[in-house]
Amino acid sequence: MGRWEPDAAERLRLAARDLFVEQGFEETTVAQIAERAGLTPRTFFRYYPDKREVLFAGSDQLEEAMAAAARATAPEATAWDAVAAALTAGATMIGGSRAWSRQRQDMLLDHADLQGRELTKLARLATILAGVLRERGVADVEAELVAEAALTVFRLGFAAWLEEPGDRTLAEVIGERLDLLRRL
Amino acid sequence: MGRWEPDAAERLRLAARDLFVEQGFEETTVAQIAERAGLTPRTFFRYYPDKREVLFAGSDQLEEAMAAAARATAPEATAWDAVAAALTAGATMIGGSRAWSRQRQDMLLDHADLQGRELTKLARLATILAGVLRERGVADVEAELVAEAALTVFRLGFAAWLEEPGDRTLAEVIGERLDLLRRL
DNA sequence: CCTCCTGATGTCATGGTGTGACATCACTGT
DNA sequence: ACAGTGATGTCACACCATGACATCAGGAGG
Repeated sequence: MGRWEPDAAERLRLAARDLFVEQGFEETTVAQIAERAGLTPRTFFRYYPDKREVLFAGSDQLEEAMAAAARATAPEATAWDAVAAALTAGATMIGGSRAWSRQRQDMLLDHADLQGRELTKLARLATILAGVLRERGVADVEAELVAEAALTVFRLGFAAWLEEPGDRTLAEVIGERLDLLRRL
Repeated sequence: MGRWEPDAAERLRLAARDLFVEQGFEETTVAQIAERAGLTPRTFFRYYPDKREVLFAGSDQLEEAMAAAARATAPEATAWDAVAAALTAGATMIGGSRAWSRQRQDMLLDHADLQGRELTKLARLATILAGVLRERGVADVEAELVAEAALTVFRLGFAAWLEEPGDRTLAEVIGERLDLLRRL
């Protein structure tokens, strides 16, 4: 079993990412992405439902990791503790490559479509976390509120972390904000 | 001065709304909207930057009303009180036609694009409210958190209100949730 | 009354997105 | 060798969105 050959989805993802960075999102066409990946446009749409989605590959793993972390907390932990664990897991998972995250964020910021898609993904994540909380016996409305509030903290903390010059870790920035919210 | 003639933007908006309800969002083409309004597709795009945007006409007024309400609170009121006032103002403004709101919400729910756009508008609103809070001397991070949390309450309360069979007012449902969050 | 200007709309042309239907080709098991 | 299966290509198409330019109605001012 030799070195790993990137499959089509991965080749497309990398080609797209590179082109987006080189030329911008709007300026890059699906045809270009496909060509760089050695494929046809038609094939691109077999792997990604649309051009934007290629920027959100891997969001499933993030969801699963965060949900798992929440589920893994002690049964007697509070709702806040459970979501805090999820946030930490998520922060660790994406807190690695700040450079790419910044480029990606810039793209999102000037394309309402992309920003909207990101927010939709986060809303989905909030729904999942709320489900985990309900499994643990938290009342419906409270579960929703806590999960959504946590994801808001995640989002704001992430944005702030991207702006920061220092080298604090993403988990730190988010943890700080979560504490602040709970004390408000 | 006779009866008011709806201008082009309004005719397009109504035509679009009707067609969306009749046939669904995807199934409705810009050409159909324009035709029903007695105009050309090209003209549609002179009034709305894209097909989705027609569902968000009037969001500016909502922003202004809510920001004004927050600004109008007593200077010694807390950040929570200020956003609560904004939420009430917003709830009053859109709490009228539940029927149309439900149809609109259904459309949003099965089109990620539309839902994303809605979330983007709300994020924008949160930013505006955070600005108002900062004007009142609230610290940056706290202003962001409170504003975003409030908008989350608004969104969740709105969704819950749409589901409810009873006849509680939107402002009540939202107020209840805001209290709950503050007590968490 | 005519003319000029301006704003709103129409016409035409075009590039890009996304999808259905069908063909092709490589690989796999038997 | 062969049939089946999955991945990819080819072709055709509808729709979205936008630039460039034409047209037309109505008001301002001579």
